Amino acid sequence: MEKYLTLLSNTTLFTGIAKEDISSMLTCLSAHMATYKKGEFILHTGNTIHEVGMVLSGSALIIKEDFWGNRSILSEVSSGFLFAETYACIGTVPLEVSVVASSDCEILFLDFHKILTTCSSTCQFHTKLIHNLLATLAQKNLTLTRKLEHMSQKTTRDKLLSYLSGESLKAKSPSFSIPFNRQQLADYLSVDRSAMSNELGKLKKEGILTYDKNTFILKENFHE
Amino acid sequence: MEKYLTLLSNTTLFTGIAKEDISSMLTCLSAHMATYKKGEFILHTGNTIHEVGMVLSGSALIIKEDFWGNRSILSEVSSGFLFAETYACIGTVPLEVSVVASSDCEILFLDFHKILTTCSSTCQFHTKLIHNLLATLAQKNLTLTRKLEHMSQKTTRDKLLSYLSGESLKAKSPSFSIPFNRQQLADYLSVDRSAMSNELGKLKKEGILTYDKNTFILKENFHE
DNA sequence: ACATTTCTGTTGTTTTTACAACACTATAAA
DNA sequence: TTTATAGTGTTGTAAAAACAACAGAAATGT
Repeated sequence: MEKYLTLLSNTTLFTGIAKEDISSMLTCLSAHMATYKKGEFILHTGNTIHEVGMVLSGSALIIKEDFWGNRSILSEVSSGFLFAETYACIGTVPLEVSVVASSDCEILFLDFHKILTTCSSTCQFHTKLIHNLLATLAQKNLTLTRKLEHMSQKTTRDKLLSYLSGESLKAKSPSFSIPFNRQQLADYLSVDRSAMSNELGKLKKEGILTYDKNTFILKENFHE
Repeated sequence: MEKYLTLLSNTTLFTGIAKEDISSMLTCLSAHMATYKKGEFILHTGNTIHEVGMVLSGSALIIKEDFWGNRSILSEVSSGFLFAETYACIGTVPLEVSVVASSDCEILFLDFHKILTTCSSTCQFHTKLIHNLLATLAQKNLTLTRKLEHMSQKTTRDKLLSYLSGESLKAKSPSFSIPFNRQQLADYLSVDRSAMSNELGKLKKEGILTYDKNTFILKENFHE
């Protein structure tokens, strides 16, 4: 496990904790590692879990099967990132997804209860760990809320305006750059790329905004 | 504050903690109360906060203004429920929403750092409190993820199937009841009610499912 | 029992979207 | 420079959704 200390110290979960401290914490958390071959199941839908998983090497897919057995990939987890932390924190809800190795990989499991129960009263690193876990959940929460807000809009136009308005407020400026190209933005908003491009063209023509590549400028004087 | 101990003991945050223990914890958390008149701002967009808010009496609205100043109500918080916990947990991201009293109300503020830092090493209730906070965030996370999954579908039909499939898996049965009437379901999925009703009719005609009021039965033998 | 209101399904029309096909960059690679 | 290649905008068409308006069923209150 030693060889992963550098990786661990760069993860969101262990951020702010020195390598030597991480090392001793791992025993205290009864952390254990497991290896999986490509295609192997790491966690199964329906299971109730009490451990948080972290990818150390390789990567894993979060997949879901609906009532009729249609499989879909929800996301990919790469090294340093957590998975199943939501279910581990709740503790009573069975997994609604499965986790599968998308390449040979090594996974670190951390007991959720041991994360919560500080080992010694003065263990400041433990408090930091809990803080990091809370921050991770909260951050994910915020990301989901933002996306949901855009997706709740009915038309492509309104989804675009909701997203761009949010980016503008985040940047505290009517001018800002976005981290997506057109296809990625369309995927993010779950709309058709060409229809979205078309809508962007209309918005520009109507003077509501201008853009060049990934830089957008919203116009203040627009009234509905 | 004493008169709210019963209310507090029934909240998600303090669940599993006895009233007498809550009472002593409140001081330890330097909890403080504030009252607001209807329409008064409790939290302002742009502020960075380090306290979690809980409505004790009355209710509050979470509102948001977009780039052009269009206001929208995101949700209503009633007594016993938390607000702004996401921002308090992250600690560095300025509020993207405002919180306004929708009636005269009393609000309890709890310092996030004091929640994290256990007062005495053996304070088991404190651990429980942290656990409850984590569970609250995780639960919200799960709710958001589920909704986002349905909303990511492009057509009303697929949104419906995604939602109903999810409910069926949750109930572990092809037959289940939903907690929404038609209008509420349409609002939840951000689609038009009549169009949704129409789509439900088609799905029934095609033998993919049947329903009666709020009870649905999905048919196993359906292939795409 | 009756009246009233809420809920639900149905239909036709208009608007919006997805889809497909293509042209025009810009950029990188050969 | 030429040749790919990925990214973007444009257009027409078919499909789907929103909208509006209404009718019947169910629930509620009097």
